Amino acid sequence: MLAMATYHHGDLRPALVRAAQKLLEKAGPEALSLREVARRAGVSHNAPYRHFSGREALLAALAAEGFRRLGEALAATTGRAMGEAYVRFALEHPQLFRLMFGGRLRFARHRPLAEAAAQPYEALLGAFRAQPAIGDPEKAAAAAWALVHGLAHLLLDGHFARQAADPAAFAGDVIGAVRFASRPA
Amino acid sequence: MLAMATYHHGDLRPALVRAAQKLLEKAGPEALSLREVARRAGVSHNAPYRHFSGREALLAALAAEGFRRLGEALAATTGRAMGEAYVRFALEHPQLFRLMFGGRLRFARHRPLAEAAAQPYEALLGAFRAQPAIGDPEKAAAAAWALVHGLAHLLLDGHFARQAADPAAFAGDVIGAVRFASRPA
DNA sequence: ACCTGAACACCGTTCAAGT
DNA sequence: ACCTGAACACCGTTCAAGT
Repeated sequence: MLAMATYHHGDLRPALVRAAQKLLEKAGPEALSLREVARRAGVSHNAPYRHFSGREALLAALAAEGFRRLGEALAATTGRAMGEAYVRFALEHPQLFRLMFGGRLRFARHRPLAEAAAQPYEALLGAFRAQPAIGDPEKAAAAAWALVHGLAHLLLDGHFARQAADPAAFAGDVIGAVRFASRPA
Repeated sequence: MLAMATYHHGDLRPALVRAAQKLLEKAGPEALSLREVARRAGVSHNAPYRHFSGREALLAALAAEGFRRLGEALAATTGRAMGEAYVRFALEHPQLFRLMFGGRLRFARHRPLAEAAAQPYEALLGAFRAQPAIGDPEKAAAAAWALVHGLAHLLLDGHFARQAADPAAFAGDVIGAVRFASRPA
């Protein structure tokens, strides 16, 4: 009996996270219900409360994981490829991206989330600091983040459907058309 | 009795819209419940279905009105002030902005919404076309939209809280630091 | 036409109880 | 510790019924 000493699950928490990740990409953040996650993990609707303080805490865990993965994807690239990697991440995980940037999560209430959420900007800032030609790397990094973030959002929402037959290529074009030439005046 | 010939409301639809607008800015799109809107308009939870096919249709009406107002705000400005007006709109109506760009509305299902949603890009495109120095106005307009849209979103979500003591001023700085110099190579 | 109350199948969250 | 079923106060939506 030692082999199944775990009570029904033993590792319920990761099982809940996996079920939630699948449900998230299928139904979106708004439709992700704790009860459905529990159902998919094979436990009662109320077992998740042993591992998460509530629905928002589970969503925060998913979002934090997303920020970590986005940070890694960016850190693996430089220059223009960084921007393209950012947009690609959004296009590949649309609902996760919406969860991360949907404005619904209270970052201040979930410290690991707040820490993970700072990674994309840090990665961009590091890249701009490595370019001595840039006068104000903080402003340039902010502008670059805003550009790729807006691109990702507008592409996901279909606002460039007419202009962008191939969203990733369109993103590359737009990114290439912009100069962050903020040398000190 | 002629004066109150209207059945309880007579103009229930605008009353619902007004109640919904107030509730939207207070609670956000996710928390906007049809039942609460009905309650605030003083009718049964189910009267709204006489005027809207469902919850999404009411949200679509609010969003369409928002796109129209945003389009007007942009059309009243030019150049850099356009971008600042865009960000200001988002900062002044955060929940409406989140509704408009939250990715939850199916634009294809609400034609007036789809038409209204095209206005911001049209306004930007017109402005860039009026500048002969710009080689590819479509790409430049897309880049400008992406920049200000990303700025608005990231500011609303608090991602620039450390950098931007004054969000509007920060937005102006970032916008000023970018060049959309996509002349034909 | 416009509005109502009852009903159905869902939620998130809490609580007392079981092993 | 971990999980359960019952309960509470909500939802969106549908339907038969009232004026």
